[in-house]
Amino acid sequence: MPELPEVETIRRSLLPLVQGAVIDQVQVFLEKAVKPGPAEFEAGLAGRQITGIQRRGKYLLFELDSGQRLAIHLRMAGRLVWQNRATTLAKHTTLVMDFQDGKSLHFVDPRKFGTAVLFPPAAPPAGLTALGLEPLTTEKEALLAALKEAAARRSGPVKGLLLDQRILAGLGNIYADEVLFAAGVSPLRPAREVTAAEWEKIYGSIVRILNKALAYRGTSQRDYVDGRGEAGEFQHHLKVYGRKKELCLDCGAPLVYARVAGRGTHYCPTCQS
DNA sequence: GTCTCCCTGTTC
DNA sequence: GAACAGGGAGAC
Repeated sequence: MPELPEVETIRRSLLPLVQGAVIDQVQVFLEKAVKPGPAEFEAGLAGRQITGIQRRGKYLLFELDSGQRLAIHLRMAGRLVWQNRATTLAKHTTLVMDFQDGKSLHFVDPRKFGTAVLFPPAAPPAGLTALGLEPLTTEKEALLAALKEAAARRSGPVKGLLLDQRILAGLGNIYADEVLFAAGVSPLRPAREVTAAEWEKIYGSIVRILNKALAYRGTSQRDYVDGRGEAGEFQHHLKVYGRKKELCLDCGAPLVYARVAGRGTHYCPTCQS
């Protein structure tokens, strides 16, 4: 599941490959994955040069010389595969961009949840404009203030707040669990009951864990690989996520697995309160 | 603000 | 052969 560290690693790996490349032709194999419709989508990309790639939350933003942008969201299982132009397609290929230099970028997405939206600068898609703050580039005080303000008007568990992209952009299920463990805060705790001192710890854990995950080039728990097909290594450093039925690495107590904020959630009932 | 659903490969 | 995995759009 690509979250901020994975999407950023993909961005960094793809940027030197696609920057300056000119799109020759585009083929859409899953209509619902693209906006606008396939004809307009293909026409808007053909002949265009990719001038850069930005990231916002879990979105990759490909910048085109036409001024338009292509927002790609990989959702759970989407992969972007850079390869030589091919006549045969991998199973579940939803979109292919062929470049003039004989290379191709394939969007392979078994769950078919991923999306690619071509849009003019003046009309970004709703999901993008609604995004909250970037955890790694927002000043500490501004980020803490946004978290506390959101918490004050939320009755649900703190985990739900950390997953809410409208407040903080980029955390998903893996890193929300890891952050809360590192901060010693239970995912079940009502957001509005989290203390100022705990928000400090949560903030510190967000920054530290995301930076560490970036250094290890993401978590390859299931499908994730970067734009070159290389796996990350942060899965070896997870303390609670995916460790259902195992023991806490800090205190030895059995970890708990429960459904919180609609997501499978791992935590230590002893270390987190 | 919270719940449901979209999907299919993997796990139980 | 059923349950599970989950980000975000849309429904309540």
